[in-house]
Amino acid sequence: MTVQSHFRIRGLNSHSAIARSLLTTTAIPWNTHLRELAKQCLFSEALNLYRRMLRSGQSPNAFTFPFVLKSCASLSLSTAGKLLHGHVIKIGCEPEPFVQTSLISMYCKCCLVDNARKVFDENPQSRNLTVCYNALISGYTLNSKFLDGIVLFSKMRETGVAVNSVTMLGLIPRCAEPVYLALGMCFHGFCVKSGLDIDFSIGNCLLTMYVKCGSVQYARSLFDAMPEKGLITWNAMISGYAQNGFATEVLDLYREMKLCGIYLDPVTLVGVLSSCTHLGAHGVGREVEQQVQLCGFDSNPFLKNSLINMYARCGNLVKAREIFDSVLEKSIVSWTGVIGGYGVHGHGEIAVQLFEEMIKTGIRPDKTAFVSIISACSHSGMTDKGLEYFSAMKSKYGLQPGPEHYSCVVDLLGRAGRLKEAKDLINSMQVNPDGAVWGALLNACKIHKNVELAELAFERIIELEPTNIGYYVLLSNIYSDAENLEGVLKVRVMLRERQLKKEPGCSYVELKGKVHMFLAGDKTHSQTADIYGMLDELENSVKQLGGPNGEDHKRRKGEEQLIGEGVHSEKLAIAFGLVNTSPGTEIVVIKNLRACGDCHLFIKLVSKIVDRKFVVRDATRFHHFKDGVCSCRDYW
DNA sequence: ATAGGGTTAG
Repeated sequence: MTVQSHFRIRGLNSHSAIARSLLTTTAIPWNTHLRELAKQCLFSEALNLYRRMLRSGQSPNAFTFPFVLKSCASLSLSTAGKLLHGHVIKIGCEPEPFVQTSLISMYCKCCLVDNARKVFDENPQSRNLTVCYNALISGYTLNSKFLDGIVLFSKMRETGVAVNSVTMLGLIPRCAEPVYLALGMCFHGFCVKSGLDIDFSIGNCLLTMYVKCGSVQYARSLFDAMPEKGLITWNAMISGYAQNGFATEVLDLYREMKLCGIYLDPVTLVGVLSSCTHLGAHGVGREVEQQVQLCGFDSNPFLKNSLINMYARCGNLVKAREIFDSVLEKSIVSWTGVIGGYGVHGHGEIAVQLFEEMIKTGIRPDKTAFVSIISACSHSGMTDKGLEYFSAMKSKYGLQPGPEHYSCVVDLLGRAGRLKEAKDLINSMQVNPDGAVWGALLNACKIHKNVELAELAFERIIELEPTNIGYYVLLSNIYSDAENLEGVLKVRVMLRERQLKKEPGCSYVELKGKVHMFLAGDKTHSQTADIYGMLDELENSVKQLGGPNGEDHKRRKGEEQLIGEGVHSEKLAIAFGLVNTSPGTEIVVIKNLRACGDCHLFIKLVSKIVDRKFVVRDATRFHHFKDGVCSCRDYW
């Protein structure tokens, strides 16, 4: 076959630069090797090979450049990229559309969008090519120039250049935050109208966009409507649920996925583990660990960190530590996982020790690491140590504290009774405090029974989070403790005026790998009769005991005065646990809201008369109950 | 032999 006929078959112009450059057919073996390296993502090797090629006197041709430019792009080597652009011009293959597209893409990935634009503008024949538009659009959107990307998209449509699915794939992922949801939905509409929505990747992309915008229900309906679901589709839905806190849905979907016979990959299991962490589903977590080994993903660093985190949050610190120790290259995430685990379960000293060790190994703590260490100090009453870290964070590590740090420090000071300092700290904040910051103060006011400051904190809170029912309940409890009935009524009126309803309390217990959920007053569980029977029995025995200070566990607290409701969900969960476990075991209950005072006392008393350990995780902390004692020292 | 995109932890 002659060179000419070859080009006719490929549909290329035989007078083009390719035709000329292809006459140097000796470049072919080099190019083939380069392609292999680029395919395996061995980019620096590819660039080395290119250097060797030049040194050996072989001049590159048009087919050489896409591979080397891609390597530069992947490594973000802008200087080398510009140099290559020079070579392209010298060889004279700049007019070739695919060389141009590679150039545009390279410049975009090196954050030189203006250079990319210049290549685009200076070559009139390529300006009508979909691929060039696509490269530039995704370049704009990746460089936070979303608006320019949209403008280019409109221009594409005006000038009649064909839009394909890759165009949309450059635009849709950038709509993955709530402010752009409306725009994303327009793109979705466009895809449907132009028939692009049947594209597999577009579906995945839209799905991800919806979950990142928090529209989980919408994402689910899209998921259900997708005729063909691939691994990425399942993963996107699973991690979408996980990121939005829909933990039980994750486990259901994971089961369904396995039933459908879909192969799992590490991404799937990371999502599932994240939900186990949220749910405290220790047993399911262990199952996932077996799955990890079964699939041979043992060495995946993401998964190792997820496992550390899951075990640490579920209270299995031994196992968390074991995996942590087995990680050879411990990242900041691995460290933060164990530190947070020890902290949240009340072993502040160990958390501090580990934190210091981490710094010694040369890892610089980041913002999240400081959140875990400061809150670890707060859980263990190490007030001054916590303050020390807070100040080191700013002065020694130059990290600007965010509201999440301030809420930890306010909690730290507040629990120690240093309410005035806590309040002054909030007033001195550089960033705007969020609800959690004032909430920590409100919580401290409850512990130290300070109604006046509580009212002030509450005023700020409802400006920031007017619909967060938890704070109304907290204030009502403070009034109730102070026997201020007028205050309790005031809160009740506020709730009615704002038409707020209390978020239903719910608790989970995990048993034999299945998660059982109870709502307040729930009678839907298949063992309802046994559960309520057990509860009656417990209440009777507990009544005879009285509290440690002669308290009656049935005193009415503000929460129940505020909203009359059925049996609290954590009581149901505890009773369920007792029905289904044998003596000596540990029952772990997870509650979505804060544990109520009544239940806390009740569980404390129950732990005195039955041979079980109880762990209750509520919205703010862990409570470990055994033999009539709870690990939390400041509550009730 | 050639370019453009979607899922991962604290």
